[in-house]
Amino acid sequence: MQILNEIYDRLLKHFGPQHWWPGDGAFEVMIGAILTQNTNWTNVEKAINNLRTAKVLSPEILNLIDTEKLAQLIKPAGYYNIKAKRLKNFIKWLMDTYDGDLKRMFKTNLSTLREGLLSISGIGPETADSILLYAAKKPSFVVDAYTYRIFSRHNLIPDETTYDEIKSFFEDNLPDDVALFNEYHALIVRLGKEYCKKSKPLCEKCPLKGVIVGD
DNA sequence: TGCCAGGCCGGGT
DNA sequence: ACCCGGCATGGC
Repeated sequence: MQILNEIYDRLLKHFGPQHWWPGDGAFEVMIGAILTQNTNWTNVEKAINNLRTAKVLSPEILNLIDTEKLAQLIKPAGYYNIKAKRLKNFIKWLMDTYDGDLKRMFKTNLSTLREGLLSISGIGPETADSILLYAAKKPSFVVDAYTYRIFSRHNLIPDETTYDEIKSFFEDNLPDDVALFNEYHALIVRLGKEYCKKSKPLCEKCPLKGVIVGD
């Protein structure tokens, strides 16, 4: 679909590459994906720094650390009690299923791995897709609140569109390209943060102005 | 100051 | 099958 390409080109030109999760290891990316649920990324960075300083950023150690201590370390990320449980659930699954071996985990085919992730309590569609795309480098498009808000606000999708429908909208109309999916989602988040906030029903100087017909 | 942030679960209807 | 309250810190 041409409109998706045009939106991407416009956003990339306007914001430049977003460099999401480039240097962090895959394991840290997955931890970050869980910690960032409904939470500002700067808060997540503080939590990850705590984990790094405490030298607990490995599947083996996190599997053994008690949930209470983990909760204290990730406190800046908010929802720390529930997120500590979610991290433990994920780590236990990783140990039980792949013996904590990321290489083995990432060798699993996309749909099987997605089902596995979704079976974990605390990992929903966005977190699963973030892990698949940004850690496992698989072509799974990530949808989030910004994606929905921006595209529905511009009348590109109906209000009642579900997560999986929006995901398919992108995947069915874009080439199966990990780097493209990576950058596209990051650009949508950037656009949402700066121009499509909840409290502002109209995005006055939206960079997409003129791209969408009748908008 | 109140609102918002890169969601998800579980219980109630 | 939806709907909604709860979860919580930090920045503007």
